[in-house]
Amino acid sequence: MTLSDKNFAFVMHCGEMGSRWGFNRTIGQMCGLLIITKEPMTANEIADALSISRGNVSMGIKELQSWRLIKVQHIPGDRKEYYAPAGSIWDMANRVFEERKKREIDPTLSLLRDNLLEPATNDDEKFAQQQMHEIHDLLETVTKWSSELQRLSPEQLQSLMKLGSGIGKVLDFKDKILKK
Amino acid sequence: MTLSDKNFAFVMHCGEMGSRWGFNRTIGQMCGLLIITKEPMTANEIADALSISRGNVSMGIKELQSWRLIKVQHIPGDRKEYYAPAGSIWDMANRVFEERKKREIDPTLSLLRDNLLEPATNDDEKFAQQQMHEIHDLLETVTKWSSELQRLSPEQLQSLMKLGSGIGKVLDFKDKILKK
DNA sequence: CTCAAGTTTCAATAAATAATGAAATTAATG
DNA sequence: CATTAATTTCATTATTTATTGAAACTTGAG
Repeated sequence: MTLSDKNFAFVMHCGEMGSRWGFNRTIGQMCGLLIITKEPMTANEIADALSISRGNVSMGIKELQSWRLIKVQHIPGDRKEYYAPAGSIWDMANRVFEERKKREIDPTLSLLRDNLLEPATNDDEKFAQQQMHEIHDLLETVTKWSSELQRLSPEQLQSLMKLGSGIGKVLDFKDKILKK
Repeated sequence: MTLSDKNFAFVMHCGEMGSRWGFNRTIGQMCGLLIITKEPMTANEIADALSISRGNVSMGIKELQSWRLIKVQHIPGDRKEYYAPAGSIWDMANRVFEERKKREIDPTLSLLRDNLLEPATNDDEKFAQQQMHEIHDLLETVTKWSSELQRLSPEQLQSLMKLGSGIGKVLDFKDKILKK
């Protein structure tokens, strides 16, 4: 199976973006490829489509699975494993977001908490702790919010997403109500 | 000037996280160092504190400036350039967020728009376009939201941040009002 | 204009990361 | 249980990315 020019361009772009999104070029390509391909693909098909080694595909699959972005499927009477995206685009975006939070925010939060437990022993440390405190609070707010978004029902999310510029108005509205 | 153990640990951690946050180890360290240091620092002081070459610092500064994370200051009668964070923690987080959006989302959005303008010429392309359409819509929503957040007043932001788990309730409330 | 302090650049080098492919492993089939 | 299709592993190699430091450049002061 060969990709059309347009689809190939998309897959290559996913590769370029791959490293920015948290994985590497090849894995970005694999992810893009599986997303735009209707039928599940075997590891060999992936290797062919992207002109990369079979071993590389195997490693990429492992990585994509650790991000919970792809799933394995079997076809009766066929020994091969078939790979497909593990959910909707929205699901996948959520996974990436979650995973990145885990890798980019959580470790820092943990370090900051430890650091802030011990009292500062001089002025330099005192100032540093003030700054760390701000970072800590910010990251904690982000964390709280992201878990909050996970908790919303799909309808609520829909509603929130469509809100757009309305968010300001809703906030003002809420404030008014609360003041009474 | 030497860093205390705790401050050193923080700076090193910023280094480890650096690559995840979009820049490299050294630049992460520089950023962390400038954040926890009360006084602006010269390039040489930075090089000393981190045990890296003067040239490396120069390149790091350029990069941090391109992210609009640091600013230059001058001390009268002193020829050297002094560097300091370009704003509050919140400002810096915003800059990183904005810059990452520019690097991670905007290029993809642009590619998808181009691709979706041309009609699909076969079934594979048709399916691919459906998927790309979903990605496009998702990214556009994210974009709209982030620019929306930028537009909110600091008080509204404060209010929104504190809302946390209340967001669901406010949404339900808003829906009820609108239905009437 | 000249000097010197300070900064930037960039070719060379070092370090980190990714990809290959052959060998080892696993697992379905008869 | 032997065969073989399929997958995984991992030492080696290739590629990419980061760092150094000397030379070039810039700029303020005399």
